[in-house]
Amino acid sequence: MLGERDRFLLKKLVELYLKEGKPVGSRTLSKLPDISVSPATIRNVMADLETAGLIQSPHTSAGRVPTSKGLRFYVDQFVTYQPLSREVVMALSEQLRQAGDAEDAIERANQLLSELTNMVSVVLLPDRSCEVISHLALMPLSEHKLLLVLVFDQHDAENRFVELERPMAAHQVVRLEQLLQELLVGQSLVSAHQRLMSELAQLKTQLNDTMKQVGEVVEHVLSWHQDGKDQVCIAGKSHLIRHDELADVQRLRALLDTFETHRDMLYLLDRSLQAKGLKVFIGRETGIEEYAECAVVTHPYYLDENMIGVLGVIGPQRMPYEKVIPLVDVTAKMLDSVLKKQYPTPLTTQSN
Amino acid sequence: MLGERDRFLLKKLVELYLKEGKPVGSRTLSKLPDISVSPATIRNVMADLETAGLIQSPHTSAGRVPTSKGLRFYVDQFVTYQPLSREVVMALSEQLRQAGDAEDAIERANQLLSELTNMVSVVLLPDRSCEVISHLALMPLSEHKLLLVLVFDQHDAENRFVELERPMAAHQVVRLEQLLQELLVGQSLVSAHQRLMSELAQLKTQLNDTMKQVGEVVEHVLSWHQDGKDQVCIAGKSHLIRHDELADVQRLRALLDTFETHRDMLYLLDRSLQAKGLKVFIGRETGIEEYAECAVVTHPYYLDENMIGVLGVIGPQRMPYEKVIPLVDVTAKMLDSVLKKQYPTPLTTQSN
DNA sequence: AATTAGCACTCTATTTGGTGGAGTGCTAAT
DNA sequence: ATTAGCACTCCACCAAATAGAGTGCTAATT
Repeated sequence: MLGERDRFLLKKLVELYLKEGKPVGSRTLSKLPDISVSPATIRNVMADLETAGLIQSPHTSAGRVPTSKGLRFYVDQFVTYQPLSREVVMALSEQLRQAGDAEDAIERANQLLSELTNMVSVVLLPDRSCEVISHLALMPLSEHKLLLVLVFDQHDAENRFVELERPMAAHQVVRLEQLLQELLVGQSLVSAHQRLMSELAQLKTQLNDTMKQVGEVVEHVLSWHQDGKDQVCIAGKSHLIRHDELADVQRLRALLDTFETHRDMLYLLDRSLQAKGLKVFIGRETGIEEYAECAVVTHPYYLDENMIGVLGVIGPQRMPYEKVIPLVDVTAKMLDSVLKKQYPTPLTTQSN
Repeated sequence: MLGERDRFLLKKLVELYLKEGKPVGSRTLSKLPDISVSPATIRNVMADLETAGLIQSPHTSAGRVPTSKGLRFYVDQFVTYQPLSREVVMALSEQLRQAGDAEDAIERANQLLSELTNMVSVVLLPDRSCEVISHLALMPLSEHKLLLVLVFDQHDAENRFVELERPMAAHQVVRLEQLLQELLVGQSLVSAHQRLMSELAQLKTQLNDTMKQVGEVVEHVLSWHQDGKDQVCIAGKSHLIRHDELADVQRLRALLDTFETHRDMLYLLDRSLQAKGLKVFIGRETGIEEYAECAVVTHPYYLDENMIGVLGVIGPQRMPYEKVIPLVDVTAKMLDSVLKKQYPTPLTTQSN
């Protein structure tokens, strides 16, 4: 097992490596103010740490660099959750509070996180297709144009313009709105779509005139739903350039390409969704070959005790964990509170 | 003046340079299939082109590279607008047509342009604060929560949730909606804000009860308006990594930093707004020091004959102009047509 | 028994010097 | 006016040499 001193030296080595990005030698380490053993002793310890698989040297006469396993050890044992500076917290809170709706808040959190960490930030958006339509409105804009407003779970609203081939009178619009409200409110987007399809077939005989119009509306709602597929949102990709450890253009491209498909990212975020709190994936722990040189820090976020998504950052394995981990943690929790604060009256309260 | 042959050789030289990215020598040029003069002759011509400032050699024994001036000459005189492949046009059209509203369409165009050109794409969004509110609705979601829907010029709709401290009865909501409609419809966002402020002061005495609620609504509309500041939208930043000519990390960072502030970009896009059609800025023509190694291709876009914004791409000076120029051109024009098609009934038609 | 100084050794990063090739400008021949 | 020929320049590339950082091992020290 590792003695107290070994652990301490590992900690110092990792800290220095995270700061400087270069292999750390025994001499360099021995010169640190709070280390009072000789380089030779450190070398002995280092040899032990190396056989334990926690550090390794790139080549014979370089210093040591922590392995993924070493970083894991460091993160698990030594990272202290330093409180963030007041300014950062204030800025975060202010920015998030200005969000228009839930989705906006989540995207802002994503953007902010990427800026604060100088890394790529990513969010898994809540699955809109399962959210329930709580309100619906149909506004006539002109004779040939309507605006369909859908509100989901009272958190998010979306608009969809509806172009009409034939003009539609005001009373028809009102009737259509009522019909849609009856059919769709309380349904999820998926079931609403199905419901509308089947109902339309039945009603076909009745409303011959406006029917074609309804058909168009359906088509819009439908095509819209397909949009919702894209559940992953990535911000700050250009930050990657700044990291020297990813200087290899080949790898960098491969990394960027995985961002395009979203598949790998989804896989990873789904796994973080299992964990209840903050989670750190280092190197191959991500399970994605292209992320072998990277680390990912994630935290789920909640709405009224329901876990609805995940947010996190991805960067090089050599990232300032002491800063990133609290930032992800705080951002996720602040997002929770904003989502809750913005919508203090869930649907159930309405029936009081 | 430049003779016919000189011009032809310049054209060939630029084409080769754009393709290969390396200095072009007289021997290489002489071997091209449609060139039948000797290297020596070409050298003489090159000497002339060099004194004319159109080309230059990085050092004594390298080939020649076009200067910004040379590229300008090339773009002005030789770039032929090759029609785009049918697939590209179809893909563009389809993607744009799926847009939900005008802003969505513009952002899609931006995204598409960056993907098609493999460069950074940028749009100047229409100034929302000058657009006129054409419709307004206030939907009650629960006792404590309303949804304010604003429609601008029939092109764009935005939602804003309004939290209420005290519950509000349905009839009050209806009354408030009418009041807001009377006050705000037909106003721009800026004037609407002012109007509301002054009117509220006058009405203060009357509606004591709901007044506080109205105050909150105002606050929301106001804070929203501040959001609209961000008129520039940049896509595809990560494409920059792929260009070898911008390999210098220092410069690349400087470039990325200018994207953050938006100031320089705004200046440039404002200038393109002056020009009626497609515009190419090469190197220092941009007027921005950080863009000295870059070129920018822009085209304004229109809505019903009104120029409302600009879109364009920015990349290294050595970019495939024959592809990029048509792409920017077509994207801008297709955006025009989509914006027009989506909203075929301008406000004036309504009064018929 | 643990720690440390000393030393031979290894490997890398950097410098230096040399060589081949690509390209040029000039001059003289066509 | 064009072209062949030639001397010249400069860079890209390679090899050898060098300095330095760091190691592991052994023997001395505490």
